[in-house]
Amino acid sequence: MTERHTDPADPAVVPERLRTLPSRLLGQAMIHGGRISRARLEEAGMDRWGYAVLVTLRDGGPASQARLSERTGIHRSDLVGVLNGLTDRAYVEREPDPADRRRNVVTLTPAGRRRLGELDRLVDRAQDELLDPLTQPERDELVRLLALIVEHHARG
Amino acid sequence: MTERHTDPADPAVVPERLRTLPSRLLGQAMIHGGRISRARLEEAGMDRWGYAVLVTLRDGGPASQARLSERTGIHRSDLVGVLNGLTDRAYVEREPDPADRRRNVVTLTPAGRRRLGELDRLVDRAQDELLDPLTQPERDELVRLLALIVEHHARG
DNA sequence: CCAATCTCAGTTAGACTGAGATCC
DNA sequence: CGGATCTCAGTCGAACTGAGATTG
Repeated sequence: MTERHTDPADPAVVPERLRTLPSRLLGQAMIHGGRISRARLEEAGMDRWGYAVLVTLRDGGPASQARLSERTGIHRSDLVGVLNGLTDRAYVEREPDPADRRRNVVTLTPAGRRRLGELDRLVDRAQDELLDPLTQPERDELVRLLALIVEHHARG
Repeated sequence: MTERHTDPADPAVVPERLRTLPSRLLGQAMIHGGRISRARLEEAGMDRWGYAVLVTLRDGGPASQARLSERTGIHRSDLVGVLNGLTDRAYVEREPDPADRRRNVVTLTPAGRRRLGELDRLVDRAQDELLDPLTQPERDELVRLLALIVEHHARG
């Protein structure tokens, strides 16, 4: 996970060399993406960590916290608090795994699944807002290129 | 400015919905870009803030700290320490502005300009490494799309 | 005994806030 | 006086570390 609450710079006054540096562009674009996604999810009283956990449970079924941590990128320590929030609102259940009682099995509840459907729409809206100046083919291409970069550096 | 020292997740185990989410891809790509750029600059005992200041001085000439803060995105408070480091190594000079003694005028020294030439090459290498899986046209397109996003959200 | 899991307390590094001192 | 500038001390939220308790 990552996130940072920073004011993005005004590109109009940033020197060309910095403004066109890919690593810096990624950072600036991420600031906007983070701000927009966070704002949309906050409308629903949710944060990006909670959303990531719900998505991961829907996609992969019930899982231990260690596996959820791997799949979401949320640190094992921070996951504890995220799950506390989700269990408080009955979006997930957390129970000891009968097969290995070191583990908890975290399960998506029907209420969590319904909630997730609404969150999906909010997140989609956030992406639309973020990518507003791009055409659909451009959006697809951006995702493709970013995925290439991320996947390339994940190995090694 | 932004930066975050996080371990990127392994995309192989991340659910499709998260893995292809533009806002998340930006974050993951930025983590790699930040890690690589930082590593390259550290070889030269520099950080990204110091580099941003030197570039901005070369591009726009001598400037006050307030203007440097605007152009680099470095917070006015943090700029103090960055300039202390750069003046210690005689890459910049910081003197009271005779025309308005509230201000400091920060100037790039010849030594700073020479140093910056070396740093440019290191930063270029970092970008190459980050964009390694992309062809040159793809790199250009990525920069173009990111710049569109950043510029769009900087207004308003 | 060693390794994995969950949890909690505490640390770290980065961005931000507020206020004081100085000057226009 | 209001407002800008530089500086410092302190705060805040996010990510991480380490260790204890439990179980395999």
